[in-house]
Amino acid sequence: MSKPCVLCFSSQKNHQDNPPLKHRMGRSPCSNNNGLKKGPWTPEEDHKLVQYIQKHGHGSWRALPKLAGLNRCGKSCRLRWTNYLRPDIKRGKFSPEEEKTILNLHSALGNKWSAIAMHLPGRTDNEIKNFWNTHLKKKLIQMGFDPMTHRPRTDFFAAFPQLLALLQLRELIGHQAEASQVAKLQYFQDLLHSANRMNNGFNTSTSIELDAMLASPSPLIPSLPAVDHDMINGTFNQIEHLPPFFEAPVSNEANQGFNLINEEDINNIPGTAFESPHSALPPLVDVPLTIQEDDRSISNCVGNDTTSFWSELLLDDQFMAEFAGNLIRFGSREEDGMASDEKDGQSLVTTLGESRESPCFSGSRWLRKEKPLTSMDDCGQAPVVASIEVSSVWKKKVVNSWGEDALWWLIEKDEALIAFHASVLLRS
DNA sequence: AATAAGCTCAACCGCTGCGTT
DNA sequence: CAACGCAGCGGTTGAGCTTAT
Repeated sequence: MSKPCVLCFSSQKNHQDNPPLKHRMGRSPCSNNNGLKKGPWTPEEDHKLVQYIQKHGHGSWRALPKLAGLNRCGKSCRLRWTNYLRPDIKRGKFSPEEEKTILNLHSALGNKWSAIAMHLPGRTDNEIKNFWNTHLKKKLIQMGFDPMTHRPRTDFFAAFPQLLALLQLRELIGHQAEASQVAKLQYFQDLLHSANRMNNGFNTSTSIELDAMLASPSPLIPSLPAVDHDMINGTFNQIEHLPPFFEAPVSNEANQGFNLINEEDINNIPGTAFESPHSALPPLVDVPLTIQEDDRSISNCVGNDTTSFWSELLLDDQFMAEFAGNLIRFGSREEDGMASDEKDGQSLVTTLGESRESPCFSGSRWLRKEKPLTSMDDCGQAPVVASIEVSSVWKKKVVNSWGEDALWWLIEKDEALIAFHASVLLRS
């Protein structure tokens, strides 16, 4: 599909034979060549090109075809030489190291294929671009990452098909419960994001899409709990009265719009059994539920140290380590009640390797660390206490849908870690 | 064995930037 | 300063190959 011309806004394909006058300035494209050969190169043509360049160098690409006795345009010759015939080109599959390098460079440079190619001796920009488009991009999408930003995808409507695919994949290989939980949790969390976007002035198409989707629940996920349409609509109607979800820390004043839920409310909501995905995922923090009496819902999250598990996974994988390092920059941490923004840039690797803190802090915009306990747990590790603030509407919604454990798991893990879990599942 | 669907990658395309006239 | 010429870049295409049905 050709893009519209930026100069005259008509189809560029229409210009190829008879371009408008203003398009003839500046250069004479070889697409206008008369009688010059196009398409795949023959061995004879390759031989002529190689022979000529080895003898004379390429010099002016425009002049080369004539001098080399080729019925091609200079551009075609240059492309054939740089992408295929150059003697220093490395052939064959990309190594895992090359793959990591591409991922790292792409996260920093974007689609600057030639710049990326400079760091991969023997690989051409074209080859790297193809490899990205056919392999790496898909891989990232499957893992729940946005291939452009290299961050966990927060766009529900974009990420949901991948989660469904993940769910189906895992069902096929016998881990239905884990995949279901990951999909459900991402499903719910992205509902929150969608709602939050609407709250922040996004257009209403998201709402329309959501309505359409809720009206026809996917047959692919029969275990997904039915969503109460009335409740959702009612919830969305209330959203404008709620503060933004993901701003941390949130002051008491900012929370005045919350309708809060107490322990009784939670206990009275009939929840479905929630199987925590312990078998393949990092151990969940055991979260006893206690409700404060003030106007917020604050609960303690006492976590065991999961350093060993996470470091094994993260430290051995440069890409995941970098990804995790970025997590921390999402939010600020608080140490002994004092904001500590200067720690935001600290990598998760360092945090996990050198401290005894639970990673349940990590960059979470949901979770605020209140203060560390001074006593050690049975393993001699200092647990972490965190305060959590969420609206009662969402609490009710998630508890009603998937049970109380789901709420805590959700709050604890945050979107990025859920995406990470998805990648762990895919790797296992 | 035949066909369809999916994938790969060489080659093409238009555009941009930069040096020259 | 504008017009021109060229090399290089990133996006896209489609022929050929592979895999699934």
